[in-house]
Amino acid sequence: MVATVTSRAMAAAGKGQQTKAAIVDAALTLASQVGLEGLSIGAVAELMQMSKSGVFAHFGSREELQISVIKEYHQRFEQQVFVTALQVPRGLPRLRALFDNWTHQTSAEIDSGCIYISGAVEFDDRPGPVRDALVQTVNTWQAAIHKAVALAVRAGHLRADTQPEQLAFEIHGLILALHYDARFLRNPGAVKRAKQGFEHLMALYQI
Amino acid sequence: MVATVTSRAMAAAGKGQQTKAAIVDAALTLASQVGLEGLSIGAVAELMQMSKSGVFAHFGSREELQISVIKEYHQRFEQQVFVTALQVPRGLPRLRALFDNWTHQTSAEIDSGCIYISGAVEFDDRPGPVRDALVQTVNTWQAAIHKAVALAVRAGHLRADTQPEQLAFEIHGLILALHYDARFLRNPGAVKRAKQGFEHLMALYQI
DNA sequence: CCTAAAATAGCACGACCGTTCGTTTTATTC
DNA sequence: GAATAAAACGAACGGTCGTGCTATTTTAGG
Repeated sequence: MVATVTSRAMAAAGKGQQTKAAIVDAALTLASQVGLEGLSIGAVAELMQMSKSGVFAHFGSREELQISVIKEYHQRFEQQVFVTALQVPRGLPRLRALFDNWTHQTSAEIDSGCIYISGAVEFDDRPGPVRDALVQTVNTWQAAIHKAVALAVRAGHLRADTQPEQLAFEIHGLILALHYDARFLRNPGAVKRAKQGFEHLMALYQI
Repeated sequence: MVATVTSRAMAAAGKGQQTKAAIVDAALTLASQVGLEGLSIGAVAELMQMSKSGVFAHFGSREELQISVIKEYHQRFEQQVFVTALQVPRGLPRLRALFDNWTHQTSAEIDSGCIYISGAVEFDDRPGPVRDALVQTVNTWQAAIHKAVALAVRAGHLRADTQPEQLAFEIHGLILALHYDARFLRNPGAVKRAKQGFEHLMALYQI
């Protein structure tokens, strides 16, 4: 049984679009474990119970498959972390929800890492369309955090002289340390550390 | 066929030890750019202007080469970041020197990443001796930070209720964010962000 | 039901990988 | 300088990889 096709806009889509979506889904699962660079068409084909060339034909190149995975991850990440937080009132509550969702997303699946993090390491020195797609996606996400912080400042929930980029940097650091300790070092107390770090920041920026 | 066994194999460092050290040096340079997983014997051989098998013979396996690289990196890192800081009085001054050295080490070579960071991503899900060596090395380093923080607490430079692991976690986050922003996103302001983040932490833990 | 188009399979190529093995060169010791 | 040990080489093997090319199967529309 193949992995369930995600409910995407595939209403009038032909069978090709469906299997393509299923392939991206499988590839994302795989890339979360072995990284974008470790992603191989053969492994995806085996997981899909298809031939290598059958998988290949949908993308035309491995890079295109990698980019498709990045876009899919971006969509899911945005939905799971960002869109959900929009239901919370803007300002500090939303910023807190954002961090909670982010923490949850990072720690929930210990056996599937964050592509934004693994991809950053893999493509920090490797120019090309894959890196470009990754950078653009990350920039979009970081801009969203900046905005959320700025909203909290404007709402009077954080000190007026708060630099959004600085706080976003520090928050990002907490997430990265969480990912490092939880996924690599297998330290069970990492989530608690990240949450307490966030409280520290909030105390600092509210004085 | 002499009866008097005079195995001087382990006497003064022969030529073999020299070239082996040179190979490890080249391999470390390479691994800093393409990661431990991207490290190939062929590439090292080309850089050394040696044959693949000539390089291979010194280690017996690629994993052993990777482990040698890790140990070499550990030694240099320890020397550059840790030993240097020991000349500064213990407590807050030393902790600050530690962070400065660490920041400098992380940001100095923008075109050669930190193996502790790239290795963590590459081996978070890949069991084996290479991962073990990496984990052990990182643990050693983190223990050193804990100790430095604890010394600062005992010296009265930081709040008495400071949790060394928590502060070390937050400091580690700043370094990771610095590495991410500087090396992947190529953001020139990352160093300043990290330094300011450290000052924030110091203010927080000194109240 | 039939047919054009889309989707998938099968196969092969060239490149690179780690590793093995026998040989040759270089270094050390008597 | 000869004898011996260490070091480096070169070729080859089995493997995986991405990618083309050519059939074959499956799907969709009249």
